[in-house]
Amino acid sequence: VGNGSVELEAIGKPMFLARNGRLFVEGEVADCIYRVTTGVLRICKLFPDGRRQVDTFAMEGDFLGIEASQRRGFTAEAVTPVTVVAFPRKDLERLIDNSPGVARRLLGIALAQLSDTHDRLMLLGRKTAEERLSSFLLEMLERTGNGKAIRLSMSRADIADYLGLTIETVSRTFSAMKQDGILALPSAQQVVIQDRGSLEMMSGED
Amino acid sequence: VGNGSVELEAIGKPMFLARNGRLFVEGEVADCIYRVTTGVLRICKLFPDGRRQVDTFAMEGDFLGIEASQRRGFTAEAVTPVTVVAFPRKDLERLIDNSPGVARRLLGIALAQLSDTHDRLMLLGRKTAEERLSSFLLEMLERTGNGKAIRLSMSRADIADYLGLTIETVSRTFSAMKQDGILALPSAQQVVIQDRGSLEMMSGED
DNA sequence: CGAAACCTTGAGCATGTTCAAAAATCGTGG
DNA sequence: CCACGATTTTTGAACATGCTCAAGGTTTCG
Repeated sequence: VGNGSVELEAIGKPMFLARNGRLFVEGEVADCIYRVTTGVLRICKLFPDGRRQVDTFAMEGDFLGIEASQRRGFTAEAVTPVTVVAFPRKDLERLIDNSPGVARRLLGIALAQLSDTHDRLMLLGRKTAEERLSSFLLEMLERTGNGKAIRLSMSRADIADYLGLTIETVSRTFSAMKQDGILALPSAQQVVIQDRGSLEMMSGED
Repeated sequence: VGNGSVELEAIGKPMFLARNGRLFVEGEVADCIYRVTTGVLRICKLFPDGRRQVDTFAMEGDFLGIEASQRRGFTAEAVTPVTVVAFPRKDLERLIDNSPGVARRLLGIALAQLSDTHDRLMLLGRKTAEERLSSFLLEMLERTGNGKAIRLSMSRADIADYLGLTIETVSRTFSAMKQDGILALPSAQQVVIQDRGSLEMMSGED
């Protein structure tokens, strides 16, 4: 077909992972890349003193574990029960050299991840707590929402470490938005967006 | 040769840029990628309200302008007078399909940038001002230093926007490090590292 | 039903920001 | 070469945003 889909799928191996299970850990040899079939993972880095940064949440259809070096630069943990397809690096390298479609596709995936990560630099470097949470909710709305409601599969701690905030600030910002009628919180995991316009204004995007 | 070097160089066109000149601007059509021959550029994003995030400094040998989309996601400005080699996207795409070496190399470049950017997420999301400046100085020492001294070609404002701080905090942190005998500042642009060990301790890297 | 984990709220605090001004540096022209 | 203005950097003082510490409430799950 040219885009390498058929060749790629042929080398994939399905895998399961329980909640909080680890797909890979920082420092390990990176022998696979993965695509998420179902569930959500957090990709994160840890400080020796316990500080944590969640780089991204990998969700249905997302690729993860593509690395520059031979070793893992971060850890991947299951936020929910997870199913992934694993593509062994060895097979992949062979495909890259034989099928320009696969190389292009991988490059495209890497560049899309690079673009997303750059947006997050702006968020972490220059946005306020309110802007960060607004951006996060809009991102989740886009990725998983039905337009109005979001089911957050990750904890407040995960969100805090994703946004460079504390659990308390995340919680307080949620409460403030609820107070202002921007959203409703039927439960801690369920968010109903009531005023998307305000959320977009508050997200600080141009 | 297989790594695509010869093919790649053949399509490159040299270009010059004066101090503060713009190589490309956010929103423009992305028709080229570039490699820096001499000088330093800042790759940054701007908010409508003037807030700025410097994503990276591109220096000798670095590639920049590789984008997922057809449009520029950021702006590239010359911090010093700059010489680059421009590789037209059209020619590049052709090379990718014909030479697996070029595809591999581009993928490698993109993945290296992704890895660097992920380290910066940790810096912006979780590090203190002192840790940020220490990390920055160590990075500069590695990229341009002779082991002890660094010549900073960028302003305090550029450094602040790179580290997600204000000019004042950057300046104050420099002063504190000078006070503590970690470094000397013969001029604002010249930094002499006097205690690399402490700097590494303070950078918060594991 | 009870324990554990998670989430929310409150009060005081700290880091880094803002606003302001002084000091140093740089470029330019007399 | 020095004087001048412009720009950049440094320093100071007050302030604010988000953090820490602490307690109470809620959900989850065995």
